Amino acid sequence: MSGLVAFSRCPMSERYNPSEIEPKWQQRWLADELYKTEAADARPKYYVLDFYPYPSGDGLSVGHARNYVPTDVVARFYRMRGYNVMHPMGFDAFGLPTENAAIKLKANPHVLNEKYSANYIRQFKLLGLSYDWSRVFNSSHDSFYRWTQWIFIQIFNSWYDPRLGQARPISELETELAAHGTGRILDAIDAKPEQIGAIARSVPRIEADAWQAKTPRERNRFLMQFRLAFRGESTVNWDPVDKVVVANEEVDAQGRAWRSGALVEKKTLKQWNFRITAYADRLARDLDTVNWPQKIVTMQRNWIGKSQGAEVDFKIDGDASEKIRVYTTRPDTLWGATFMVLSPEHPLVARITTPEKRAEVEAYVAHARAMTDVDRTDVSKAKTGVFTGATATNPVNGERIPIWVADYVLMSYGTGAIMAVPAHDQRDFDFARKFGLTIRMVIQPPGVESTDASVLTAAYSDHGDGLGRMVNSGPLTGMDAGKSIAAAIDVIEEMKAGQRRVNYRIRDWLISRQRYWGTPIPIIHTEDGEVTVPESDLPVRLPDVESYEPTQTGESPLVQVHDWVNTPTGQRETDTMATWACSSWYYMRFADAHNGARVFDPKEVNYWLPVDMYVGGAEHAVLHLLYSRMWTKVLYDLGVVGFIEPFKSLRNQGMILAPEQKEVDGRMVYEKMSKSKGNVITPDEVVAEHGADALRGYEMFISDFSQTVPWNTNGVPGVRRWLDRVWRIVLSPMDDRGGPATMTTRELRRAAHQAIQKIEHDFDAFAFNTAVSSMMEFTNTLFKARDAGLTETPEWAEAIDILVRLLAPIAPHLAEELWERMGLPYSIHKQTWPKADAAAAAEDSIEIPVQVNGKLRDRITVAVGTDEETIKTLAAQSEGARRFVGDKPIRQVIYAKGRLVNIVI
RNA sequence: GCCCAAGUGGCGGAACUGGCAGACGCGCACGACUCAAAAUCGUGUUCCCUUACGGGAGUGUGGGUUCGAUUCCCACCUUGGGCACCA
Repeated sequence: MSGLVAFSRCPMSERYNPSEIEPKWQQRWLADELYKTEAADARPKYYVLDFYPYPSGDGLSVGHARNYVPTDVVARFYRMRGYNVMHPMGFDAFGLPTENAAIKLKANPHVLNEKYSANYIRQFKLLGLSYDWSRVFNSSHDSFYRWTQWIFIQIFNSWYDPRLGQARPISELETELAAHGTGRILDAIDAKPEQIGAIARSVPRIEADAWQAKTPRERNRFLMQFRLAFRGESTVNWDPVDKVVVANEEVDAQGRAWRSGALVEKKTLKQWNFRITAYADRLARDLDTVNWPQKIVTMQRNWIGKSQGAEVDFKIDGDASEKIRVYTTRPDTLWGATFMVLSPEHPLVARITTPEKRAEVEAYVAHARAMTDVDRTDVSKAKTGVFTGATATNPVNGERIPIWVADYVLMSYGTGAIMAVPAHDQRDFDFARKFGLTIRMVIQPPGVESTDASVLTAAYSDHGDGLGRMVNSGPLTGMDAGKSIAAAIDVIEEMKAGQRRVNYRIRDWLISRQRYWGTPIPIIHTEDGEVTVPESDLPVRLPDVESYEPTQTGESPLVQVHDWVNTPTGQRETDTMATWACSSWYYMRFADAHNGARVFDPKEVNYWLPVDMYVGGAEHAVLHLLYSRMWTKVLYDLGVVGFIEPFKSLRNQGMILAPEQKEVDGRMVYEKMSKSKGNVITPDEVVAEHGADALRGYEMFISDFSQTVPWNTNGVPGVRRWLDRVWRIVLSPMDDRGGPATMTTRELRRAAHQAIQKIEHDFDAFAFNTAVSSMMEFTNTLFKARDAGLTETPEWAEAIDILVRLLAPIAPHLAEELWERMGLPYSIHKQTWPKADAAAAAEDSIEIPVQVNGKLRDRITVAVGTDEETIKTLAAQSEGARRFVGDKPIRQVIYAKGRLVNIVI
């Protein structure tokens, strides 16, 4: 009975119930196509994109939402600010995770993929994400991959002209070869050494008649050395767990494969590659034009690894027909080269080794071959090597120097041979010490009197800072080390002993995979060699197969589908493309997602691209993000697109770890969320309990966007409480009154307009956590304003209007519901962002801390615009200051404008 | 080994360009409401001394520059990431 009395006396307002309002609005938005991208108009465009996910059977965790919620907030924020926004989503559906799941579950990957991506879409909708679903696609559907194949064909039919520094149709190369042979192209590379990767290094100098004499098969083979997509034999990384080759970019420093974690093995196989080395220079250079995290830019620069130096030829004593060519970044130290080292794989090793050394050298080479790459390149291991018995002549001083073989020289970098300068290279120094070889100083370090290498306890390298003076170096002697490199190249070129060269660490990008679940490579092996499938026959569809298991021979399961493999003109290529191919252009397809007649309408792609804001994990630093840049540049060169970089701005979100610490190797650590560890928190469970808006709010509030952070299960309820307060202060401000408070309408208005300024600034800076906290502060201010009795004022109405608009990007469902209940027309998400009134936001008075000798002793409040002298006087008179100054003389009074006063005694 | 980032209360974190350290939230404590609980509202919450007023210390460690340092400089420690015989 008492309960009844209480009820009638104090009617409860309807409570905030996200599970009721969220599905309601989600359905309405979807039915109205509220977030459908509009056609180009007078507004500026904004393309905000997430790294498109591969749909896994585990679905999304709250960690994944860390990516998708902020981009959604940005998309909504830009819409309200009057931009024409494209915010799409699709699926990177091909690839090993789905295929491995299919093998394990004995299911069809097509079926799994549809099921998994449907679940992702359900979860995305659950989070209230404002994707334009009319543009969704799946990279494993032939409506998409036929265009991946089309681009492959364009790249296959292109070569890189070092004279223009860009890709051209291969037909134009054929014309040139018929008229001039390879001479002009090779000359161009000599003249522009940074173009070293434009064509294969194996291309010989041939005349036009030699080209004309070639059979079609020979010509095709020859052209493979130029094509930007080419099949070639090379040493590749074989992943024994996934039974597939992987790209260099997919192997970490420990030699482990990116996905499976298996130690890769080296195999020499014929594989499909993209000639990304042709673009090395542009890929490095154009990094200056993007707004990306410095870390990612640095990683790409390091991966490309451009270095400048010279190639120098050394004559082999007693063998006039062969020379050893070395690459060095320090040609100025050539006078200090006291021996040479060949890589064990170097083709000249067998030829130059003297009979008495043959057995020893062969044993060493065999031993080196047997070692794993990881063991071989272990920097902590002592240097090993053997003398070949042969000597070479140092071209600049005519000295005879011994030629050694050692595994610290890699065949895969430079020329596979080095001139060893032990005095100025630590590796050579270690080697010379161990084997008693001559060490000669050619750079005299600053502060060292002697010019004899016996004073050196380690190699001296000036690291390009130019400290030191050249000694024992013929014409270079006496020169500053800083100027010596260019001078040395001049000397070497004049002597015709070598020339300026550029080298890159990056290697060609291996794209073929011996797997079923990928885009078929549109190539047929004919009598005349590899030819592309005619564009009119695209797509080359993936046939159905009985078994998805990789074969024991390391071939794709597709080899067993004879009907598919055999065509009237030849056999189909059975390798498929790695998913990097799909992701290298998907962001362009969104501009014209369902075009069946062409890859996309250039008008659409050039309007929407480049992506204005691209958000995803940092683990793709040199994978997807490098590959995409290359494809963009190829398509630019071929006139397909009109931009040179695909992603204007890039941001990496931090990871979310499991909430509970676990003991691992004796330490307490937060682990990654993973199904196998059983510590995954799903958005589904959080939304069911607290609603999507609270989850979204917490995803933003949890930490700085880029920081890795453990999930806190108390975090979402905290945000939920805030949303509850918003609900009550907007709809029933007179409930739950607090204590008495004072606030003027001017102060309320100031708080509202300061909130606009702050939140706008924070969104632009990706500082979502402080944006949320500013909204919480503004909400707290409204409660205080309510207690001060301002709810009937126009300023109150304005403040509430501003609050709901500010809230719309973060809590779209709650904002929509409040907007409707306020009697305003649908939809809040079609409203404009509130405009801050600078005058309203301005402070009337400021509080200035007063320090004595740097310690806070008091505060004074002065009107804005009070002059410096008055402030200093007021500060000196303040009670706190007087207590500490006493009658001691004031030495100095410092006033930092509007900041603080410091009295020094 | 080299390069980069970070280190702030019990916890996540905030602090524009060298100027009030700890915003906001969580947690905790106390109080109001209630028969009671939940919810809500209010107050407090870096540590130490003090009933209080107030004072002292304090942003990984040690030093430096400065009237003033979480912020700049030097050395070191720890954690995370990247690279690793690239000639």
